[in-house]
Amino acid sequence: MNELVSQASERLRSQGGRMTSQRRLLLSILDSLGEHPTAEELLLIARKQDPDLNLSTVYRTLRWLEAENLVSTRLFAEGRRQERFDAALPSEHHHFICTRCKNVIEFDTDLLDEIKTQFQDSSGASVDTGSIELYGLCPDCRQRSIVQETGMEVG
Amino acid sequence: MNELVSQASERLRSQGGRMTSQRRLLLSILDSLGEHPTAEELLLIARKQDPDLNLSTVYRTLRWLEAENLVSTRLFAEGRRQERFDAALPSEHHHFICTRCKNVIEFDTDLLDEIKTQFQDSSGASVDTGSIELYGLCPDCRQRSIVQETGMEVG
DNA sequence: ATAATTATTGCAAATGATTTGCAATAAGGG
DNA sequence: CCCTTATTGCAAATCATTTGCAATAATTAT
Ligand SMILES: [Mn+2]
Ligand SMILES: [Mn+2]
Ligand SMILES: [Zn+2]
Ligand SMILES: [Zn+2]
Repeated sequence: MNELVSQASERLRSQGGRMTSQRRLLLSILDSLGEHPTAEELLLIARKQDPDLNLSTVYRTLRWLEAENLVSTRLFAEGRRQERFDAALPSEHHHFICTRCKNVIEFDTDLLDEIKTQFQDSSGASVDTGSIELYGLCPDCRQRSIVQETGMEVG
Repeated sequence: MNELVSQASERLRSQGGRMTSQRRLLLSILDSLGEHPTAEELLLIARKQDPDLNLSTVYRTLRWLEAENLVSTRLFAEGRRQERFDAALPSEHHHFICTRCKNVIEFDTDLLDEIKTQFQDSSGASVDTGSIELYGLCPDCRQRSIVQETGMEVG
């Protein structure tokens, strides 16, 4: 049984909820999938194992996970205003989004703490969380655009 | 005539577009308003001067401004997935959002450049833009929550 | 000025994403 | 195995935004 499923089971138990086959399926997919699926994408994957699974169940499960802080919800500016769900358990990490191919690369930095402190000190607010999004060209797209513009390879 | 209006006029001229009364009104509001209105909020303000103005005109104007890089569009995670429009001309700045009262405070930092460089160097991507969102309690809400929990004032 | 051209508007209907009400189903405690 | 009621699937509703189209108005040419 994977991490998310057991985490969730525990919380369900403590709040009189029930671990259903639908939830178990969705949780196990979320746990193993190293991506940021939309609700639809998650549904499509899950339907390979449970063809009757319904989209509203997917949403209800995701919203519950969100409330339990077991997934975070992101709106990468990819044109759409469709939510993507990030099951990486509460490790604070950030995202680079390629403006050409929309690929997402996760990254980490310890400089955000400094920014938080900087802002707290200058404003009097108290900062809990923070997230950074970077936009640009991923290594592949960058390579391609250089080749296209100059005919040259890059080192 | 304010900055946004003249900027926009210029661009419209160069692309065979027309400066209409609706656009002039919306632009002047956006230019003076120091906030991040939604399309609806902007409509409500504008209707004080032009009661017949339509929401689709507001959206069309905002989308054009977006394409011209004269406004940026943000989706602060305030529960809603409604877009907010930021007319602050292309100065790169960031946002703190109070999780209690949803107030937004803008801030600046030079540490993001370091983060960009750090990521570029380690990944091989090229980063164009980036944005930071911080979440927590604004000074007022923080004050209130301390008073409420401890009965004490804070220095 | 006046007329001709066509970008832009207001309106209504369409779309895309997510949410909700409700009757039927199925966890899980006794 | 039975009960209670949390959860599901389905359909309809809602929210935010977009689109088609005929009417209108900003420019340009006369
Ligand atoms: Mn992630
Ligand atoms: Mn801003
Ligand atoms: Zn790419
Ligand atoms: Zn606040």
